[in-house]
Amino acid sequence: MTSPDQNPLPPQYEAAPTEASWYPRWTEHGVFTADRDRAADREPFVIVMPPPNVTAVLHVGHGLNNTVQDVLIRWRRMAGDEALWVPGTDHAGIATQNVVEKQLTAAGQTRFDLGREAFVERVAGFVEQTGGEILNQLKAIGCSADWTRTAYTFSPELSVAVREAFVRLHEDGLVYKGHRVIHWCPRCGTSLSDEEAEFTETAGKLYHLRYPLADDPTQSVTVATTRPETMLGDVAVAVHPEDERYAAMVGRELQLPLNGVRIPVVADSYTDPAFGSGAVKITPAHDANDFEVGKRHSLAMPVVIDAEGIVREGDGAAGRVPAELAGLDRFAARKQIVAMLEAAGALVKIDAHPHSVRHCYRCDTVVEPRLSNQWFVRMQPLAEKALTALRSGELRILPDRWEAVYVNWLEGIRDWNISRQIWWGHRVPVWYCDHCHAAPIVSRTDVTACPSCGGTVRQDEDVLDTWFSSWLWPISTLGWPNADAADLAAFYPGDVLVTAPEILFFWVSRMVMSGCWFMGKAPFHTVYLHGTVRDMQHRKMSKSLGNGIDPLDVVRLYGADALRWTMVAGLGLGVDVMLDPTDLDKSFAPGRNFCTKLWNIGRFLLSRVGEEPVQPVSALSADALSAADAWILARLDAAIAECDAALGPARPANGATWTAAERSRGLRLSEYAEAARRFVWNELADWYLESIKPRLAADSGVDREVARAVLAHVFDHALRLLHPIIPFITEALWHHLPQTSADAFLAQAPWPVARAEDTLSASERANAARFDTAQQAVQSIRQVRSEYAVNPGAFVSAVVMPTGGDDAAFAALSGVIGSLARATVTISPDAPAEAAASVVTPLVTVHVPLAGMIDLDKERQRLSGEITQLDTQLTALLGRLGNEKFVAKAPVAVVEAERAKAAEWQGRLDAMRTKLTQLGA
RNA sequence: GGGCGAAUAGCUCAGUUGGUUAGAGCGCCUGUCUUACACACAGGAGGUCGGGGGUUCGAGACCCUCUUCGCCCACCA
Repeated sequence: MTSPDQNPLPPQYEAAPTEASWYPRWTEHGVFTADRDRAADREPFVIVMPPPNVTAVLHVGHGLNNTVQDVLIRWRRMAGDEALWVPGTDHAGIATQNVVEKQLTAAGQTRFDLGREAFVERVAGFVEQTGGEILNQLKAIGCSADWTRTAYTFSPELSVAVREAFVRLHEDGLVYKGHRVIHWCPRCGTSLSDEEAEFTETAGKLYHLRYPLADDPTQSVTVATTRPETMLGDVAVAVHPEDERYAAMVGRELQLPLNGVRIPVVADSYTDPAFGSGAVKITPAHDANDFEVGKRHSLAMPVVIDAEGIVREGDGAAGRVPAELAGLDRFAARKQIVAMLEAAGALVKIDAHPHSVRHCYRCDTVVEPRLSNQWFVRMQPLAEKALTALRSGELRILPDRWEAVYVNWLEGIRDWNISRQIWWGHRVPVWYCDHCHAAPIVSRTDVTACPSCGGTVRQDEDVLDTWFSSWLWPISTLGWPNADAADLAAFYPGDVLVTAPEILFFWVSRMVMSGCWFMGKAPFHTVYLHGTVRDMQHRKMSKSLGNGIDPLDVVRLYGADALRWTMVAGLGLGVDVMLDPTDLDKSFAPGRNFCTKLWNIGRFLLSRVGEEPVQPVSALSADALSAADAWILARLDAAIAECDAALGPARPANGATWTAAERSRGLRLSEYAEAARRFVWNELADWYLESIKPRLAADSGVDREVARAVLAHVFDHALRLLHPIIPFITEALWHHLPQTSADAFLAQAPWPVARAEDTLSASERANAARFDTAQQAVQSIRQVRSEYAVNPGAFVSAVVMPTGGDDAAFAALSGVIGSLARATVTISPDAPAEAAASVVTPLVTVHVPLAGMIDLDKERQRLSGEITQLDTQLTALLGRLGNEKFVAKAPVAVVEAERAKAAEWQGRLDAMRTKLTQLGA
């Protein structure tokens, strides 16, 4: 036996050196590298990492997202799948450009000072230098991605995919260029998609303006607007065709205040007669709805606000902007215009008007709707396929309530504005010839001369929305569009996509569309949407609020495993994770405590097991097992089954589509963690280890060898169960087990398989059950000790009566019960005569005679209290059993269970009443 | 304005087709430094499952309604 001083493991778990030594060993041995040849005869299991922005710094949201993926990928790797986790980064067009532009601003420059080419080079250089650091940070939290396949949305390979997608969609008739009112960010100087222009509730104002009739200034129409500055671009006032109030006005002309432009009153059912005055000013160039109205009535579309958000005369707006307003910022102009309108008597009133205003998702600037020429993808045909994938069961979303949201969005899908007026990104692969008027050339390869006239060409200035490369991620990272891409053949379609609900539309739905459109299959069968990390006030953690947690701080303080455990254990399906950024000690206590506990379990257990070889458990005869041995082996089976049930199924059983029964199962990570934790802590440590200490203390003997074998087996399997969540500490401990070979990795060790219930002998099962009885005996004695404040050091004597009579085999447990409960135990079928405290449980009745120590009154009171309680419950139970309808209608199994329960309660009640009599009540 | 979801212990949450005395973690109370672990061990308190109504032999679970939160979508100027 190894004495504690010879223990090879330090008394405190040191995360930092453990993590620093194991991660490189995994990667050096290619543990995370997927092999497409192996994928031929195993199931591949593929996750593509949501690529973080290339300039991003790891925050706790990334930590959560990637920990979840790592848990799944490590689980499947151990379960025998060919696991592939594709990592990478996103070039993040607007976001990255903004970062570099900020640097330029600090140096008093703009991107225009540099020019396009130099600017793009500068951004590329910036990315080269600082980009991708986040991937190294992911290594620090243990992520087992296949770094040999690291991808980047702006790499040459992925650029090929982007062009292919654009050109093919164009060939399919799904890409077009159109003059539309789009969301425009004046700060970023670019258009935005609907999804990129986010609503913020704003306490706005509704300005009511009076527009007089051109030929009769005594009459007027009042219109309401939230953006009075747009009145300079008004081309009409619309009223509802059936609105009698305005019937006489339709067709007449109004004169715009300030610029005197004459505009017609038109009838259009877009107008809601119940809102405001029932008359709407129409500004086609600066409002998407007005644009539609304008088209219907063939109205002009003057642009009065430019790309920087400055009021000035743009296309078709000559004579519309008074000199004193030209050049003003749109918000300054608003103030000025309101003042001028008031002076002119055209301002009727201003109402408070809370409403939603769109903001740029990158810089939060108020979005300006603006007429411009943009590229769009016609989404309806793509959306159809994405809907079919979900409805056919090819795809599922967990939690399933998000499926309705997904369907709702796809059914109401609108065309996707994919062009951006920035410089950092995939340039639109379209060329124009200035010489002849040939149609624009859409090409997979760069075009240098016009194919029609041979003249010079110029490429479209716009770049593509960054999501236009991300939406190809599951196929482009595997080699699409290369026809002979081996990875694509071996690993597509993938399995699970793990992300937050925020980007269900931005990214997830579009990936499904691109996968279905280009590959004919959805890129994954499961979308797992996890919650958001929030602080104690339920606010989302963010840099600007200053309530974030740096995962690397947590790693430094408590280790990556503690971080991972805390997040996973708190991660109910789709539930937000609450952490307190001001108290990391408390927030990460679950992970830190569990890791420490596990370390100590390992330290103790391994020192007792020693380095001598152990027998495999399968070689032990069932007769050699003690009750505790049989029990812990049974508990291990149960724990494995619970972990499997919480995690799985890994894929649809039929390989193609989810059945209704499977559809919402699995990926309950917190349940998995809890099942594993309970086994290790509450069963292995609290009961098994405690109960076999005496056996291990013996110098030799068969019994000690059996205990060593069981210990080594059970701990080995426990570490396997835990490894996906806490990879470092488990790997480190595993290598101290005598049966572990030096060149193996826990990360690649087979996932445990529970023994089938029917392979166990009846005697082994009875043996295991006996330990349950012993546990209840121990707890009962402890309860009495505590109740009567017995001196902690003192031994009490106890008479244990197992339900079901004296069990000769049970007598062997008296020593175990005694040592766990600090008692001298007698196993007897008969109650002792003398007065004693007693506890009656379903499996056992325990009497603890505490001569002179028992407060008889207190014990009588306690017993009669328990009797009253149980009697009430028994009465209710008997009432139910006496109910004819219950007996007739309830399932037989339920009725029988209730009868058995009633009998048991009756027995316990009798025992307690006998006891009470003995106490002289 | 539509749609969806939630309300269970002080806090964060489980509770799988209705069926034992509703659970876990953290927190709280009482003991204990019992040589693996005080980041621990042992014992304990705490819930009429948001209110009301209904279906059922039986409801935390199903239906209706009210209240309070949260999320998503939307062209109310």
